[in-house]
Amino acid sequence: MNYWLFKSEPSDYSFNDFISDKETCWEGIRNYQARNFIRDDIKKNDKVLFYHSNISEPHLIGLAKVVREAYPDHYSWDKTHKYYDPKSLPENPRWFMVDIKAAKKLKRIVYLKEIKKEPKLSEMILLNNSRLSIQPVKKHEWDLIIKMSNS
DNA sequence: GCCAACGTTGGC
DNA sequence: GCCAACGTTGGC
Repeated sequence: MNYWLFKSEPSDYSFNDFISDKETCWEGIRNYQARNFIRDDIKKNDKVLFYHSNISEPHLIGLAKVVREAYPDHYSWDKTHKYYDPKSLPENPRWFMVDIKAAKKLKRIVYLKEIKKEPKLSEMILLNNSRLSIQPVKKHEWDLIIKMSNS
């Protein structure tokens, strides 16, 4: 089983929105590195940390679980949709998505500034490639973040 | 709102 | 295949 971090801007889709939906498809990924993780590496039952980005105090807020592996992002075929991409065709889809199910809120929010202070987390992609919206998390990083959220 | 970092596009 | 121009992300 693998661990992941998914970013979302809360003004677009917050963890509370996710909780009320219970389950969601993660559409709109239009970056090849993130696409490759979705298409090739994210597996059913993998665990996901839900991150709120592009706000004054970015933070991790909740947990989720992968419930459906990669399938084509059909929004990329919908001319009326903001995620439309004329280069993605049903017979040769360019973009993919997975479904995730909300698990629970962290007992305590873990802020980016706390993660930055923790030497053991200094190699997280979150700190080193701030633009990647889907990223793998190492088990020791995951465990420490969970521990931080419980203290 | 600014802007650095980075990815993508397209002319050559 | 290079690289300048442009667009986007996301911390601050």
